Amino acid sequence: MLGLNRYQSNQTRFVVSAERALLKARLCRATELPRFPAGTITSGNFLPGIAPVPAGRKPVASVKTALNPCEIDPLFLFACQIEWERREEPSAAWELLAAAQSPHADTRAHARALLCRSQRLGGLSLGETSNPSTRAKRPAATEPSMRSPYGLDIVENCAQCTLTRSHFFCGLSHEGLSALDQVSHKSILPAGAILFVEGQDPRGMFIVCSGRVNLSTTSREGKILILKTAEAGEALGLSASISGVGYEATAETATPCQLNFVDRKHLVELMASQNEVGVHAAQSLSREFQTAYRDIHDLVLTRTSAGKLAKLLLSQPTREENDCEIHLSTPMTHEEMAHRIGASRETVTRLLSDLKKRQLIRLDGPNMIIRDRTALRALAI
Amino acid sequence: MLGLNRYQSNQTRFVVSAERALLKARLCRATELPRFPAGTITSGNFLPGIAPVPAGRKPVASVKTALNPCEIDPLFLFACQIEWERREEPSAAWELLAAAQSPHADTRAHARALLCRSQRLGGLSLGETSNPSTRAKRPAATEPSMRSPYGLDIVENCAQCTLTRSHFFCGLSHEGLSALDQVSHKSILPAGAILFVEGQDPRGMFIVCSGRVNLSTTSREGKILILKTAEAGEALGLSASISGVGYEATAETATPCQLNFVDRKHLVELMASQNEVGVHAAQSLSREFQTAYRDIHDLVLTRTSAGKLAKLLLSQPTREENDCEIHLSTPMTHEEMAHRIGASRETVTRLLSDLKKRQLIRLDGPNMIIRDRTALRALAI
DNA sequence: CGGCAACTGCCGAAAGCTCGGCAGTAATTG
DNA sequence: CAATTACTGCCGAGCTTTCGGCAGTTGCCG
Repeated sequence: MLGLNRYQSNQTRFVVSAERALLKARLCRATELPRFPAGTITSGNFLPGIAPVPAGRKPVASVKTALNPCEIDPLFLFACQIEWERREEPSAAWELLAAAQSPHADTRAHARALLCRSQRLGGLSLGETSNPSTRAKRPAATEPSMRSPYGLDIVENCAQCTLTRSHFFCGLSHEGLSALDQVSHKSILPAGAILFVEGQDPRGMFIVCSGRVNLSTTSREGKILILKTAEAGEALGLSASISGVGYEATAETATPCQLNFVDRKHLVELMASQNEVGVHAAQSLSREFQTAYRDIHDLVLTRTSAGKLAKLLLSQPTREENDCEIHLSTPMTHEEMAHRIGASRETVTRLLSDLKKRQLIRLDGPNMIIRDRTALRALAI
Repeated sequence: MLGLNRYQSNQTRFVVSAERALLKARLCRATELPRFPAGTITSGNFLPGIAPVPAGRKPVASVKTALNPCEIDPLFLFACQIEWERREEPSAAWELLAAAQSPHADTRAHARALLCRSQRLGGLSLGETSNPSTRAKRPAATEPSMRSPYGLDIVENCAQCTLTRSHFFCGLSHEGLSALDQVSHKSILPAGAILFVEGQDPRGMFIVCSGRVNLSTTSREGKILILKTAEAGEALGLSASISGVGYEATAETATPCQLNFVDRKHLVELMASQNEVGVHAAQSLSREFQTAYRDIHDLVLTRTSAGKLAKLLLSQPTREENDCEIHLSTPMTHEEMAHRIGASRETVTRLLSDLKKRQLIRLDGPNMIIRDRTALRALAI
């Protein structure tokens, strides 16, 4: 954590050091990076060369293990961004993208912060890069049913999809579904794939057919805030695709996911031709908007982090309830919780141990169990 | 500030005291409150009995000046809410609504917090209550042109409206405009009118034709956060009207405003029949959604309040720029700034005096002038 | 089975913010 | 002109959170 987290207003110093770092990095990187054509579009299959890795495994030889096991010098990343901005050097951008999925938290954060600031991301497609993320190491990151590539039921035709409910974005009539089917591309992605990055020019929207996708945003200092976790039936990047002003957040799959990609152009046409698509888009956006406002309310107006943490725990999906105890279905690390409530890991750890001491929660291995829901709710003010 | 701000989990104590407070309040209130029929709909004219007061004046004899000049016992308000919840006593609700516009900050905050928690607000219409708010005292709270009731150009027909731009919600085709015109009600409101309260069942949406409307939300402790200021052409309560789950914020006019009310039922019909209405609604929602996400980003991820304040100052509408100095067009009190960035007035005061000391800003009477924009931007990280 | 990486738990120091109050000032009102 | 009301400025105490680091534990992988 040397630098980049602390610079206030003297960026000039950094540009100079960045050139040095770039030189250094070029020297120590013997292998040439593989280059990918910019502008490829997400579809079902993956790029050759980077095979999708099942969740829970590490790739045998990742691109960047040639350098260091995990951490990447933030100066090098900064240099990459400059290189990319100035000379449109694709390898620099790919370096950033790879670092954005690094297992090392600081490296990930720095890379994402730099990516957000980058203006040139328009044509790059990010869907296929597939390093397993940190979360993939957790055992519970797979979906219950286990049949096809990642244990997902494959849906080939929206019109025969059994996953839709009426409140889904794709809860359309039969004609609407077949029209949607014609312009959409299904794809299955492993956990840890980045669908789009904050600030990137919108290419289109994704409908989550199954799995979970985290939406996050990053400050320039590298602090991450996980805004929400999209579940099946939700539309990702819908607002950006409609308004066309850059994705509002970074989307990364948290589990293996089946997604349905709709190009922006086709979405606009669809909305113009099929009336119900526009209505459904407005309804989806309304719901997202309301949850966003509730999030603002909770995140900003709750005075202490204890309240935010209690709110987070109470809003978490629960699995079963026997004898008044509530089991949370998805275990989170302390760091992830911290990212969700906008606090530091330290604070979360302390608060959780405090809660444990006060018998409000209990740990059963990696799973958390709420013992006293009312007390927790009282804490959440 | 006795109680209600401090209670953690022992609400029972409060219910008891509230009964006492209610009794006390009933005794000291000699006059009977005027009763209004529930369910009246906002339109151009005001209710008889409560004449709209021009901005900058105080009403001669307000309803609650019989009690105290400004502050109302929070216990009394709490009792009012209970009364309203349990017995649907309309006077109790009106008491809360009046207190929500009280000049006293704590009283206002408490009343609004209670209103948010109230479940029964479905049928009440709030548009016509018209105490001048705190802000109305400021001299600059009027719009430039000065012709009709509050110096606003009156628009009688949407189809001939000269205010629309293409990116407005009402930037529709001629047919769309005339369809909109048939189902909408124009109204002119003074500054300080409450259009709707957070959590209230949505009655419909408002289109801002001219003027400015503040959207705010309140925590249970009474802390206020001003989420945004809607300008001409924006739609208020659109998402709530579409999804039907309760207004996401409280809307209060900051200046005299001309508004266009569209009932929820009509809005839904309009969206179903006129394709472009759905598209425009989706576009409006997209924009609002994006700004909401940017707000989350700024409010949560900016580490210090200084950064948030700098961001706020930079995002403020500016009036003129001569010799590198930027004049802010609308003066804000420190408290209002604090409400916008989710901090306390104390912090804002200290930060502003610090900025003044460092020559980044300058005060010219009530107006603020930015002297060093780049330094401010550096501060905003 | 050993190594490694990630996660958890903890500590002191320091920063930043809020609380509560008080006084001065400007503007409006009667 | 006097009173009132809101706004501003300031102080110290106290609380919460973060920073930076270190050690122990767990689980995965070679």
